[in-house]
Amino acid sequence: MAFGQETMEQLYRELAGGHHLSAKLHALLEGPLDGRRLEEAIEVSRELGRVFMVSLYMLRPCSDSRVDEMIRAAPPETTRTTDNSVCLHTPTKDKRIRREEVSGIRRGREEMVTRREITQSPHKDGCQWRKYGQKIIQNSNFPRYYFKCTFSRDRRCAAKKQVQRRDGGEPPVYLVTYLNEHTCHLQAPAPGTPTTAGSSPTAMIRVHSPPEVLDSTRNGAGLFAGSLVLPHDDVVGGAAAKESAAIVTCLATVIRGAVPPTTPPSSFSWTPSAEARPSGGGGVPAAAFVPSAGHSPSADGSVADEAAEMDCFPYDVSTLSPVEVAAPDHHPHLLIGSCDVPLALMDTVWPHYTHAWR
DNA sequence: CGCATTTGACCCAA
DNA sequence: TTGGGTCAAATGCG
Repeated sequence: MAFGQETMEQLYRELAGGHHLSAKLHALLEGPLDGRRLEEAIEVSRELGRVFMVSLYMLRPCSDSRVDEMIRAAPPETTRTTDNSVCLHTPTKDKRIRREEVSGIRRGREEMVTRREITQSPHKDGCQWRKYGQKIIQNSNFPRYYFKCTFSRDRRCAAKKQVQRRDGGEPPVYLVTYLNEHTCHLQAPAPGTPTTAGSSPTAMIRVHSPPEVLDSTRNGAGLFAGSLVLPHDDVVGGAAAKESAAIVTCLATVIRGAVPPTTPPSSFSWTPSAEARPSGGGGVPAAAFVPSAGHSPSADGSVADEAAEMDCFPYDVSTLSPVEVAAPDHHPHLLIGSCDVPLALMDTVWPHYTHAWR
């Protein structure tokens, strides 16, 4: 798909509509959820799913240079109306490494930029990060925050993340740079490593709090406050492909509004982790899980990547309106306390089931 | 008590 | 010398 002005405008309209829907859903969820409001909320969440899917589809063929260009050129207005991100997925070398390569100097570590995003929700990436520094950057009114994967030590995960608020108006827009791939899900904790929330045998990921908790002033306190722990797949091998399929299935389910079965397949059901417990940062709420079988949403897998691998885009590519798609055999669920929540609705209805957002 | 965050100091390349 | 990135002791929190 050509990424011309027209496509950009269409993408903008989609995302602006998505932002409007998001506000509407938020308003609905703040009040008492009687039958009518619940129905309306579900309808809005369906439409939100469609917006995400369409937007991801439109971004799918972006080359690195194209997205880099978007990141450089995109005014805050481009992302002002949405919580979605402009993503860069294919690895490119960090500027510093390029410099080193040119000059023949090589430091001990290699830093690979695996992804860049412009987003209003820099914390919403499903991964667990520990802040290790912040720096005032020249020509920027805002500091840059530095994060490492929580498992960087006990699992030697090299994944890092930098969050830089872009200068501009409200709402704040952040450039998030991901360095190195996560390897924490490939390794068991080092022997003798104390078992904690951050190093339990079952790696955990978090669904983070809403953007308003992000303190964009002098420090990053609260950036990850109010996190919710979800399971991270420990299974190596075909897990990524399975995750892709699961996420695509979830999105498709949201969009179609299919009703999940009351008994989810065991491979998708998660049970509360006995090891999950509050940790120092934002605390881990009661809803912490371990997978009962080898499957979970992608920890850091890009949803756009998942979408890009879709065999079936459930919309007419010319009108971007829904088309009929065969229903999947099963639908993932989450167990939250005693609630059996269809995973398909987790992204949009999550605040209804937990207090983790507040 | 153990964790994450804060923040000044340090390292290193330009 | 400067700026970006990282370290690590101090601190705060649950």
